[in-house]
Amino acid sequence: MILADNWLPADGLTLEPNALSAAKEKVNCLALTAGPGAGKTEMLAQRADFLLSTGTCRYPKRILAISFKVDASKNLKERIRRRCGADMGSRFDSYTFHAFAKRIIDRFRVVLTNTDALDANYTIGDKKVTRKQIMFSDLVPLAIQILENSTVAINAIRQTYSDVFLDEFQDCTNQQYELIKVAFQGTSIRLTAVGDTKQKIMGWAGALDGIFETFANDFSAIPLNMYRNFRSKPRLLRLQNEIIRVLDSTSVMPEDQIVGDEGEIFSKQFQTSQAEAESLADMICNWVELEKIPPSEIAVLVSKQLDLYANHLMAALELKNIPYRNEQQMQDITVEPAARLIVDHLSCLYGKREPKAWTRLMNQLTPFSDDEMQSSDRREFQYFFKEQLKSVAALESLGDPLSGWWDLVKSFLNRIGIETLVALSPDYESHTRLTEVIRDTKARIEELLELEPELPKALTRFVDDQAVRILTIHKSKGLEFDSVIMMAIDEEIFFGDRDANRCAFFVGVSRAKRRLILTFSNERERPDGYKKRWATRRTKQSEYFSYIDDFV
DNA sequence: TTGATGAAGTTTTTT
DNA sequence: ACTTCATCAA
Repeated sequence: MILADNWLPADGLTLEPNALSAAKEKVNCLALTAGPGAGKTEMLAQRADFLLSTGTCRYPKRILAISFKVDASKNLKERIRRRCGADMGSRFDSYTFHAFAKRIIDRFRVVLTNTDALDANYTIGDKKVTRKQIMFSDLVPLAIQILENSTVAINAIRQTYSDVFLDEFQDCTNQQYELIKVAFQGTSIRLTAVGDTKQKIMGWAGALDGIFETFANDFSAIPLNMYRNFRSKPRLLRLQNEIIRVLDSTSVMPEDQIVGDEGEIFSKQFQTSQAEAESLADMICNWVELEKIPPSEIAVLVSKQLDLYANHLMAALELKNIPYRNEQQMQDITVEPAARLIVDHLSCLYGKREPKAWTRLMNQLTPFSDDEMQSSDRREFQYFFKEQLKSVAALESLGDPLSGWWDLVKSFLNRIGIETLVALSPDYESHTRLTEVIRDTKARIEELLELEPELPKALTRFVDDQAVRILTIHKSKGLEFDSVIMMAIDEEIFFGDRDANRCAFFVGVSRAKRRLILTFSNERERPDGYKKRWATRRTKQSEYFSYIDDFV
């Protein structure tokens, strides 16, 4: 146990003054705003270390962290394990809003009565079925209802936690804030809310306006701001500062801390969207081949309707054989364990030598190889697999090696059995999810075979992360890249609320660590399949270009 | 069937 | 801003 006064940031890190005082706050709630790249996750990790190692969060009390995305929630948990160690880190719970609500529902389900009553084996789906099924949107309201009606439930929550962390708080919706208030308002539990109002781009989806001020009032929280940005090169920081001046003049970064001239910013204007696409593909090709930038460090950001705006670019990249990933249509099938299993199986069948895939496959199917039963299982599976190899060879001799690949997968899945598959992930307990993943995996491999007729190469693409990212600005939130291209910066695509759009533009700009490119085209031809197909004149978004003029 | 008119969607996460 | 879809009148 360390005395609070003697505590120093873990792993020898230094924090800026406001981050340090936030990390060491012992009594009050905190409303901590911080720009992009300020180290919000790090600050929370250090605060967790302070609370746990000084006993400010007194054993056996725990810390609860609530995020929006599963990824963010996992990252936070992982960072805290790194800073606090596995032992103290075990007193840190990290959930998404939905996961947190579902835990409350699962534990205190009996509190729900009448039309809201639920069976123990309820599911979450896309329509409400009395007692059997609820929808995602029901999770938070039902959790609120439980906490409002059951002193047992609310006391259980309040007695478990001494501290609550709220990440990306600028995106908090009415319902989510209601849950926080019902659970923690008027108690001595310390809440630490972290976020950036300049990056509030979910307003149209219900994120509350002025949530930091509301929170500061409701919870008597101390408002603090972190000013530094450790992500971007100085040139990019100065550009960000120009936009921050308009968005929120109180959180402009101190100029004297921005030293040097590193970083690269420029804009390009084109007559047609085709010319824009070809020029960008050339540029990306140079970055990858001459500058040796990893493709995954390059991102192309589009405000919205990515398939319409980036279709020429994707075709141009295709032509140059530059791997890219359209993050809009990838439902993250690549990280599904069942998909991985199928890909490993096919790699072993059709690949030349795939020792890694084989090892993964065997470990998934028979994790304990020294066990006698298991090793006989393994031999039986090897015999089965050899038979499959023979059928591949037979089809090959007929000159049609690929014809039966999905049949082989099906018989493989039947061989290993439904129980093995369900054990891969808790998601698969509902078999509908499992069949969905299997169906999507088949569809994705077929899609890749269109681009790359050789199956082993198509499979490499399936798992390959070495691809240029093409995504909407909204999807890019929280990510960072060496080089960022923001294309189609025109009035027409940034319709609607001016302030919200400026925030979106800021989010895009602040994803870049070293290099930022803006493009605009006078004409934009719509892709095939649209009824009206004449070229459309576009209007330059002059405000956004004006920010970068000084830096080109 | 065609044209006129108006509404709605576009940007998203979640077990 | 621009497209698509639904609805109604001709």
